[in-house]
Amino acid sequence: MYTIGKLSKNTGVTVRTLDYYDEIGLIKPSSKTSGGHRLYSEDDVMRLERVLALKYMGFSLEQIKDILENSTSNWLESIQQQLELVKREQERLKMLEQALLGVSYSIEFEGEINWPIIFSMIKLYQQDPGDVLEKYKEYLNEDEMKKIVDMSVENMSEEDIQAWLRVVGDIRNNLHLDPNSEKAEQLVLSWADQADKMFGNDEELLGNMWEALQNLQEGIAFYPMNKDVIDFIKCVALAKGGQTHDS
Amino acid sequence: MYTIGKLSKNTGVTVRTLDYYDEIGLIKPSSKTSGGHRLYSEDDVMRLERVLALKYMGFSLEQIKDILENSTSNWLESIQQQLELVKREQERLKMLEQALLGVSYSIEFEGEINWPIIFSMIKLYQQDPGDVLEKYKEYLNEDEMKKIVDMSVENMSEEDIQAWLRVVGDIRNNLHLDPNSEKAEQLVLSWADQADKMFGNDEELLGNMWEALQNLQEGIAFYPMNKDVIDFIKCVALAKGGQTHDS
DNA sequence: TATAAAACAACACGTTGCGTGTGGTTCAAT
DNA sequence: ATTGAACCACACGCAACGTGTTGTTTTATA
Repeated sequence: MYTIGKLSKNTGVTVRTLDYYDEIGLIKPSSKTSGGHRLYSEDDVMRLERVLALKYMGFSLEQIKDILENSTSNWLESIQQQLELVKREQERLKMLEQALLGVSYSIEFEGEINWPIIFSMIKLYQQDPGDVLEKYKEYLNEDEMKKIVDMSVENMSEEDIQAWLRVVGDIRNNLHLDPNSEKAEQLVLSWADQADKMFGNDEELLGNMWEALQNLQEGIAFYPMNKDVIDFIKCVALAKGGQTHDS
Repeated sequence: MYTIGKLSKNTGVTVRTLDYYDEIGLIKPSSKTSGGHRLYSEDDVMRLERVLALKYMGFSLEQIKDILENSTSNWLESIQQQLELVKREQERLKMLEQALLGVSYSIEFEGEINWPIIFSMIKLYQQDPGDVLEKYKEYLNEDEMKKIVDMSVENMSEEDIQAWLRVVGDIRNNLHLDPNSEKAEQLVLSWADQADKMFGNDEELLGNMWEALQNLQEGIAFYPMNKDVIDFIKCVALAKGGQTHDS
């Protein structure tokens, strides 16, 4: 027989919690002293342990009461419902993590809060990515849209993301460079390399994407490229001679 | 200028929620009619959108108020704290999923609730797995313990889990068979194959594990093997002749 | 055995982010 | 001018306790 304090110490559950479980009829002490102090038996301890196990599994106290009371209740079903719930929650968190990562990248790059980009990020991972890429429909066909969606942060390797952020970031930090300079050319070449690597040899896609970027100049696809970067790349390409291999 | 109802319809946020946001000073309408009806400006709508974005990212309304009010607040830090939080929560859910899976398997196999097994499952994924395998310390050395922990459900392939559950389950469902029968021998052979596959060719580990199982007869490691299964395997092995290749 | 200290019971209020009313007021359309 | 819809303000409720407060019982010490 344990007093509520001893039980609390043994199980790590606070007295208030045991108080509450008594109050809602989840764990009622099987006896009391003449003075009214609660005494918990070994059976009560067992019940508490079961309650804690079920709580860990994510059931509500109401559900736990139901499960422990109704021996007719279908355990397997309850567990598997929880499993489904946990899986869905994991999916949600994965999306959330990607969105947060995206926002984090965006803040690092912009140096300030770019709300439209943040909204796009969230939408992108929240529901229909097609919605976010709406604006590109004019320039890209179905297949190309799909390809880009599949290629979004979600499915790119961490290295590719880093590399892409780096090459674009390098350009953004050096927009003041003379388009004729050696350095500028090198930056653009690095960028072209990475673009090639990521978009493969699909010249048509690259072309359409380039056109879309030139006209829309900002957006979630190909983030963090923006108008300035595009203009810079164009300038450098032009400076290098009429023959541009980018557009 | 939107009335609260229009704003609600446009954004999908309930009137009560906007009510609440007004109440806690998160989004105060920038003007009111002479009669006291709230009127929301475009700026208010923008603020609402930001609030929703931050809410999606998992911040509390209190934090959101802070973030939006104090432009001095460190965005990057906030976001990355959230990221950490989300990652930790994902870890927790992974563990929880494994525990639930384990419990699910256990119910399917026992046909009833085996609380000790459930407790073991939870402990196994909750903290120190060494604790759960305490009893085996007598029979297995450090390296072997580590090997088994690494091999627990968490890191086994889904196929191996299924196969293991199947071969052991097959035996549990056929404990009534004559140990001399063809079927019995086949069952035990299948079991031995899978055991070999999973524990490699580490004969010593297999031997010690077998000894531990014989003496402890129940537990979380090698679940769902139990006393009955072990006895059956021993019987069949003996029936086949003095030469057992299992022990 | 008397008394002080510790533990306990019972009650109440606070927390988060709203849902769900209720009664009275204001707006928009007829 | 009237009526129905929209609106405001207020209040209670939820889950699972945390954090007191006051008064009683138990336990330890003198």
